[in-house]
Amino acid sequence: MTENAYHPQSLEPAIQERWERDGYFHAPAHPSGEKFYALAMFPYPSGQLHMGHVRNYSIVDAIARYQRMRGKTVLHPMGWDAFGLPAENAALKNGSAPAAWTFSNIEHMRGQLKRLGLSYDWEREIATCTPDYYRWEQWLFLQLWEKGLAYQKLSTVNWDPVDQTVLANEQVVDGRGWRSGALVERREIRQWFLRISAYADELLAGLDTLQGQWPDQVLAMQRNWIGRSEGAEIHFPLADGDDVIKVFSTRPDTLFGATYLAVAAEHPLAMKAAESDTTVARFIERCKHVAVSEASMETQEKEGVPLGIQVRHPLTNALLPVWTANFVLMGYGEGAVMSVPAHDQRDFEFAHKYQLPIRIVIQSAENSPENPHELEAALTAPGQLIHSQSFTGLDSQAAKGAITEALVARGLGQKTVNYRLRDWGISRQRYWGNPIPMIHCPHCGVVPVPEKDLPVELPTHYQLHDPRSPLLDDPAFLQVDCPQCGAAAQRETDTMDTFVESSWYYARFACPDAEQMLDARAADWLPVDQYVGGVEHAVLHLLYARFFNRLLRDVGLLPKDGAHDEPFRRLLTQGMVLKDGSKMSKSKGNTVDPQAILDRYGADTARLFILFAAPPEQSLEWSDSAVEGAHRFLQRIWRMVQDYTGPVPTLAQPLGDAARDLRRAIHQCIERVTLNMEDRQHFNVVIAACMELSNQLARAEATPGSDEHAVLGEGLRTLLLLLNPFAPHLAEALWDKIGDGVTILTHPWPVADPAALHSDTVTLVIQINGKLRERLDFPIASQTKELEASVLAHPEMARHLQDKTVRKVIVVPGRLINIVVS
RNA sequence: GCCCAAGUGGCGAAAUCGGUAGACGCAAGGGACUUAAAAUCCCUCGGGUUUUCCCGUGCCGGUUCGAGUCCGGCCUUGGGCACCA
Repeated sequence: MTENAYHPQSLEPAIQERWERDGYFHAPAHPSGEKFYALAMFPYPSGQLHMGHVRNYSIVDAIARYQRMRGKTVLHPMGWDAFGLPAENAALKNGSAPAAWTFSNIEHMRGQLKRLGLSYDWEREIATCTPDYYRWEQWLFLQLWEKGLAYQKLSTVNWDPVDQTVLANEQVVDGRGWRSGALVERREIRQWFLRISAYADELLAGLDTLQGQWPDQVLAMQRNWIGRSEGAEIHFPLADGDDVIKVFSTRPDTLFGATYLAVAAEHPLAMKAAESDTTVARFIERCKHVAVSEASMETQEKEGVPLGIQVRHPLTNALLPVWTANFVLMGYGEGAVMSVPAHDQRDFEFAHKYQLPIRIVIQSAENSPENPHELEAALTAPGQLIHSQSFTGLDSQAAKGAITEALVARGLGQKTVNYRLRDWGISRQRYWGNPIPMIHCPHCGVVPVPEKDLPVELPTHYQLHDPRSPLLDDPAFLQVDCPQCGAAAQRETDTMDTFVESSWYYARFACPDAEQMLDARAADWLPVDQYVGGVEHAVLHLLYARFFNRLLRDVGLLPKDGAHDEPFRRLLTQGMVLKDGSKMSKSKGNTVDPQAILDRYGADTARLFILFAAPPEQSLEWSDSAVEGAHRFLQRIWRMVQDYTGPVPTLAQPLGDAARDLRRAIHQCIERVTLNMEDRQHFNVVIAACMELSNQLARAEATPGSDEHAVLGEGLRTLLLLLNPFAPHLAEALWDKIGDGVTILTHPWPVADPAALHSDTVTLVIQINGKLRERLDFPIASQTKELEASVLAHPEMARHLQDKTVRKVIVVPGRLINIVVS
């Protein structure tokens, strides 16, 4: 073993020490020149880094380091999504306090991240479970309460009757509590909600501005989740009394085909009917029961019972019966639908089952039976209206507008838009989370904690014995004087969903020490230029963060200039890390511990492999031998640079042929790498191009003093610059030897020299009828006509062309010539 | 059922606009060096033929001088949503 062999285990910590000492990764308070904010979705401090983390952070670090070399002022922070259930579970399992457990995990994982050599500005580190962070979230909650964007309503939870606690969905296993094994009950309790629905339209429209910057898949998922549908609200007056039943329909053109109404089991009219009708009461009871087991929901048969009441059709005044049915959702629209069996498949099936009338009112080209008994399925296509009074003859599109207008004229309806998106329930009946800053007073009702009393600190001294929140039993936390009347009152004990913390942390990173939620630094650094994380957050986290960014704007913390509406300009969703074809997980026992890879090969090998094995958005198959391959490549680079003797010479002009070809390869590599760093971010191709170049450099006949030796020097330096984002420790150590004395971290990214790319000749592929036959060289400046003539006259072509008639010659400049013969 | 991706060697994958299919790497086989091994270096590596062609990018058609790439129709896999009126 020679003293200058490649030893990442000692080399990497030494380089990391240098980076830390020189403070290269500290971002200034305000960016100077062009800024670039690179961010990975921050981790939950579970205790150990896994390969998914390594992949995520290697991608972002490569981008951050690349952007620094492009001369940008880079912000690249890291923090901890530190509230949440696992800390409570761990506390119950081994008696640790959630806070202590969390902070010790953070300690360990921070060490692992540092060992990976990720270029974070550690001075901006945030842990969301510290009062310095969550107090601002409480502050924002008070602003939202003022604006009516935070409110309380009844909502269903899973209740464990043995442990006397609310369970999260993932704590319910086969309908039973995960710990007690007791059958879970559903309970309605008052919970806190944020009115994200008020931003539905804006969140939907904002997606258009992200087109091309976010994966189409994520945009599509968010669009579906918001689920906007246009239609009409239609009022059906009750036959007895003054009341109306409101329904929502996307097909007001089929209004004359409505033959009955159906309301949800929880609908007030159904509840009222149940008081005097035992059949209805029993049906409602059964609906509640079935809803408990979610599996049966999917296969559930469509069922219903008549309520014994009638409504009048808003345009014909015909009497229609009202049913309650198990497929009508109380939470969507008005909890009631008009049923048009002829033109809606679900209504069709229901009408058949209960012998309800079917009226055909739309005729379409493909299918136009006039007799309802001929129908085998609902006619859902748009078409021309029939049997629809004065609207007969209109097409569906026109009829939607005309019928809606007629309803408006009678005061029995209006054009309206409905969303699938529901308001965000943020209440958690858990201990380890951010306390909701509200007080319940027996006289004043719900009263906000005064701003001066923030933060409501979460006590951290409890020893947990069962899953019940200790806040419920702690008078020191619970008892408080009402801020309004001074009477004895109680604190809210619900804490916030941890998605709330992750909805604004990216903004806090810009000003982690601000004495308000955000200060002017946030506007300077936002939006995040490149965000990277798992596709599992495609909807919830990414939608909530988009919502919160607009809330921050609307309480005046971010500019209303249009440029700060969206939090994340560009999004990359990285694929999973697989082993033996399935996701790495402890339960499957197929995990690879990043620590073991670091110990054995070092951070550069781990990072290089994980970026080389697949494009970042695709899933990645772990391969021990491919890791070896990545390590071999780094060793080869190490040796090539060590073997490069003498100072790097300057290039002689003009160069010999071999040196010129080598230099062209170097600059073609720069072009190819740069393109992939910017546009497609296919780092696997970038690394492949570097490997290709290293192979070419290794083959060079470079005796010291020759042209090629000088070009080899240029090639090796270029290679180190191109590899720096992926193997930064090795690149820096070797740069010490053959670089220019200035740190490689901020060295300008190489630019391809047009003179080096130039060639006097071009090799064209010659095809006959589209099939490859020859490769021939031609002068670079040849005109199409000249090329055509010289290829047909070329001696190599004679045997391909004999006994053939040339019909056509296609010349694609710089690429190929296709000779069409017969 | 609806929406969105993706199907290329033994394996991971390349191939900006329609223009040389399989770059780069892994595995495998052969060779050099070595007492030997490791390491390193060189050669081969889609299939069929054996000296020049034929076939080949999930399947069937189409457009084109030319299709992995575009169009139509299927099949398979993965992901999302799912009684949304």
